Amino acid sequence: MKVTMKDIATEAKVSVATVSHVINGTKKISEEKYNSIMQIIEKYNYIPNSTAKNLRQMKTKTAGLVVSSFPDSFVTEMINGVEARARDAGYNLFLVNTNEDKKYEEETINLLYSKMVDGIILSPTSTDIGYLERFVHNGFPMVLVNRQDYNMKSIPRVTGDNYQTGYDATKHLLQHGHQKIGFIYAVRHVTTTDDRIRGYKDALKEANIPFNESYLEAGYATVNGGINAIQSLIKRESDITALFIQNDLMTIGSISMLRELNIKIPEDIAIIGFGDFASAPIIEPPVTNIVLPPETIGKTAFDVLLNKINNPNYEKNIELPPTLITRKSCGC
Amino acid sequence: MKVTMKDIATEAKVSVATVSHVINGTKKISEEKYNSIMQIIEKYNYIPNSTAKNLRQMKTKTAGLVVSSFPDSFVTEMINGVEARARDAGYNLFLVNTNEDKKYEEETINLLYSKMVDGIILSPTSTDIGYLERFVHNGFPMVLVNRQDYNMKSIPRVTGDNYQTGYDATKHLLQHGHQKIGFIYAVRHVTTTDDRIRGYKDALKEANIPFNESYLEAGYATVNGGINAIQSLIKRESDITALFIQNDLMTIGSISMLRELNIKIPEDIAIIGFGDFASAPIIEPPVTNIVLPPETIGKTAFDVLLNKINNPNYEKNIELPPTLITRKSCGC
DNA sequence: ATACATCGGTTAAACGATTAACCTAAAGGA
DNA sequence: TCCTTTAGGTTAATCGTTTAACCGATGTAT
Repeated sequence: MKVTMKDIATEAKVSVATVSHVINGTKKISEEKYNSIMQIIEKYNYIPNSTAKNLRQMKTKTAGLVVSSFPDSFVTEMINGVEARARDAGYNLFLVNTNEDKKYEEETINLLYSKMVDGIILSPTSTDIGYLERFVHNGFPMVLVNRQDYNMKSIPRVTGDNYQTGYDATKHLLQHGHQKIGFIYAVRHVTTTDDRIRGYKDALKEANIPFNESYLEAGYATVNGGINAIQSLIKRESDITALFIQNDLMTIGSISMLRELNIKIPEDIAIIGFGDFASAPIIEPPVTNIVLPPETIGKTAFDVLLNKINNPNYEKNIELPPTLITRKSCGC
Repeated sequence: MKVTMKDIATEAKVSVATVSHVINGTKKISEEKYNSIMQIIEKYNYIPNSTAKNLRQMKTKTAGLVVSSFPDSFVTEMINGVEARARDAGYNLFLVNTNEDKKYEEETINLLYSKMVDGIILSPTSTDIGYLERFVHNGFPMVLVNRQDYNMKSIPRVTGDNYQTGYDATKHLLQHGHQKIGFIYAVRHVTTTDDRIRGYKDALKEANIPFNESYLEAGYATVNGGINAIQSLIKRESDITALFIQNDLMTIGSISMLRELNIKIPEDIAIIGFGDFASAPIIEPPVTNIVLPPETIGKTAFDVLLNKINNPNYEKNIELPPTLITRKSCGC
């Protein structure tokens, strides 16, 4: 049914080796045979089977991108960055969303490995990724993106500087007189959150303000997650005067709930969100965000992976600095 | 270096066939050998090479998802839907963004085909996809998603009802007295746009209002694209009283530009956008959108593909109806 | 005249699994 | 006792390529 190289060879009355050489330009072939083979290839629309090629050559020009959540705009743009670079490099990308499911993440890595991807870019679900050790040990190219794990020093990482992100946002609010600053996040025990919390704490400490665990609030990374987080946080800590929210959808949900509660932004509560989502400038009030460059992170991650693939000894960690985009919602 | 089935077999003093049977449960193996083999597998963290398996079995449990643009929220959610179903079915997904590049689209299809994906979900860049004929002819499972091509009857499609979308949105504006309705879109000659324009035209005709080509405006599917579109449209047709905008980012850009021009929404210009993006309810005024369900479209597309993979004769086209989510921006 | 490249191919062994067909020994049935 | 199953494995072909090694003929330098 499906036409193979052998079919082409038979019809052209040459060996499959010759056909292969014609296709790959690996050996000089007489013009006569070259033309005849090419013509037959055209005639049948023959497309070589890469799986066979990959098996033989032990590489696939394929990479895996494993993210832990999805319709968050930061992750989307990051994916876009990885995809863009992959395309330029002639790589195909397996995209998998683990949905913060650690077990599924491990299965996925195994599966992608078994599919012989040349490497994997992973945004891990937890900091408990010791299971990657054996892949590292095998020389399997991986890079951590966005999130990382401080124990796995052996895997290159490309992230934003989340500590600085937490520090800068908090400092900015402190400078404008806020002392009771709520912190709304989606997932704990990932470095994106934990590092920002460290930055938050250090900024507080510098200002001699005691850290209050009760000002932290968790929620799902969705609009409703933001709504619920506000409800429970405000009920518990009604004297909060500022919020630092770690995700665009939660920020949107929070704003909507604050309005419903008749709490004015920024007069009653100032807000700093995370990530420069498209609608931020046109929301009333326009939303101040601290941002890390997701597309650059994605692109860089792929570049690093490519380097790691081509040179197993490549070692480089990249941490990109945050930028504060000041608008009205933080009251300055 | 890398441990293969042969290594396991050698160490267990059995044939590779036995190891394979143990792994796949394809034959009864004595408990003694079973345990010994399993133990060796564990010891070496042996992961079977799927590429070899795929080659032998001529299937990969892998599908391609080829979209034409990206950080648009509609596409993102659609991808999410496909990904979710793929995961449930134990499939991996190649994600490729063609960036509206038709030639690259064709190359991509070829490449994915050569990588032996079991099928492809495609959101084509144009309606000129005759090149797919040979794949169809080969019995290669494909489904068109979101966009389609009326000439390729042989490929199942899962889309929104874009004609109805254009019709309903226009009708709604007409019913509220608007006669000069601008139409901002990103790409022409794709059915999403063309069908909506047909619906727009038909609604106008029904109301005995002549169609004015000059009310249509193209732009890039970005915030800036929306900004530019408004500038050029308003300069050209200053008497427009309503807008129907085909994309979330362009809607956001448009709103921002209209504000800058001091044009009030909805008093001076009413707006209906497309797609229920997260921030729509909290923008001032909250944005009325006509929506098609992107995640459902994505999920359904994968379901159809799976059916097509398992039964080559499967034929089904699915068209999902739009819903109008009325908020303040259209003035009702 | 001798040795040596070069040209244009071919042969056959990989790559790492799966799986139909075969084999042997022991058990079961009549 | 003899024939047939069955249980538990093995052999070897196969999937569709790539590629090192080989080969014969022709040209070229010494």
